[in-house]
Parts: sequence; structure tokens; C-alpha cells
Amino acid sequence: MKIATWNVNSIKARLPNVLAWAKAAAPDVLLLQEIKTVDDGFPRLEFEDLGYNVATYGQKTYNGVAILSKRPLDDVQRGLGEKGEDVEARYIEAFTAGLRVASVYVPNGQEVGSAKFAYKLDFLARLMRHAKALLETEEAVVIGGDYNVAPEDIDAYDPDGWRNQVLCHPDERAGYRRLLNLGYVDAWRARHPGVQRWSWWDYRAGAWAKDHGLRIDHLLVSPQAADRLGSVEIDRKPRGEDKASDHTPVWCEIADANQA
DNA sequence: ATGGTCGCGCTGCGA
Repeated sequence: MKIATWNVNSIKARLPNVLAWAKAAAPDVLLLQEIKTVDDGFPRLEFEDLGYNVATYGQKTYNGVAILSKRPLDDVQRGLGEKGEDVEARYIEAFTAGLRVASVYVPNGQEVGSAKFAYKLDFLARLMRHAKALLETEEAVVIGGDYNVAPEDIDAYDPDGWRNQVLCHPDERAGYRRLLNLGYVDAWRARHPGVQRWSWWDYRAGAWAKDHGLRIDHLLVSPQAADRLGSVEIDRKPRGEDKASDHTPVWCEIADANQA
């Protein structure tokens, strides 16, 4: 089965792009971030027509996450289940197709040292605690999303220029690395050691044209899912199309449990 | 170039 993650930067503005990609790439599970709409505004019927079940955790104007799956979505959970998470819609998980999957939109953090940066670090800590609890179920787990962290220097086009900036600061890299220390695997990096590839290019300053990007969108897979990991790719093509999101999809294949 | 460009929703904020 194929699982993809994509920060679409408004599902309404991006609907033709997302429908076209979902049709062509045909992921079994599509994890979306920054849908930027309340649940009632999500174009549910258009995705149901493509054969997806839809679960959303929306919010007016900002944030918002969703899970689309060709299999039924069970045990849907919205938020990280700790105090303080109800304000911003940044996490949704469900059990589908024999896996637990989650779509996460980690706060951007705006500027190192700001209140928003502190909120980002706190969110990463809450995510870590929740991810740890998920591991204890010994289910196959895939937590995909926009982590807003370039894990290592190799994940930035100009690591020295980005050093100590938001998205690359050591404190947020440490927060992200704690997820790996629990036993989660960065699926794309596991399949492509030493390779540079971006998942996000700023709209500004001609970043796409100059290929100035960062790899900040990740699929973290539990050991049980890592044992079944197949191909993992970043699909650059949607970033170059008309009315593109500033992020592009990342996908992985997870073999059926009985084939592992 | 301390800039640049999007989306939301109608003014400036967030990314």
C-alpha cells in the first residue's frame, strides 16, 4: 500500500492540483496538512468520488489536517489529547488498512526565540510523548506530515545560511530527533542515504526556479512499519505546476503484513 | 535586496 503526505496550503485553492495528483499517483492513504478550512468546507464529495473515505480536523483560516483512505477509517482521534492542543488543529490519526496513520502539521515557529518558537518546541515534545504511547501498542504506525524541521544540514540547500534559523535550529532538530530515538524511522532518508532532495520551496525570491529548498515533510514509520517499508519518493512535479502549493508530496510503500 | 509571494478574507497575519 502507498501512503503519501502533502502540505497543500489550502485545500480549496489547491483542489484541482490535489485531485489530479491523487488520481494519477493513486495513494491508498493521503495525509494532508494546512487545509485552511473548517470541516464543513472540506471538498469531501470530490474525494469520495475518487474512492476515498475522509476524516478532517479543520479550523477557520489557518492549519487544519486530514486523512483520506481508500479503506475505512476507524478510531479517528483529533488532537494530541493533552491540554493546550484544542486551540490549533494540527494532528489527526486513524486506524485504516491495518495501520495506524497520523497527519501532523508542526508549528512553523516563525522566529527563533519567539513565543511561537517556544510553542513549536512544546508541540514537538507533546508529539513525542504521544508517538511513544503509540509505539507501546506495537502496531505498525506511520506519522506523516509537515514537521517544519530540516533534520540535518544535508536537508537544506544552504546549510550555513540556514544555520540557527527557524526550520534548522538545533533545538527543533533535537525535538525531531527524539522521535527517531524512540525508534521511528525517517522513511525517505532510510531509502536515500546521503541524497539531497527538497520537499518545500519558498514562494518568495524565486526559490523554486533556483531549486533553493528544504526537506521538512517526513514520513516517520514505527519499527513494525519499517520492516515492511518499500519504495519512498519525493514527487517534485506538483511543485512546478500552475497554482502549486509551496510543498510537494512525499510517499512510501508499506507491504501487506502477510508479505513481510 | 532584512527582500521576496502566496492564501485568507477584507486588514494585516501567518508561512
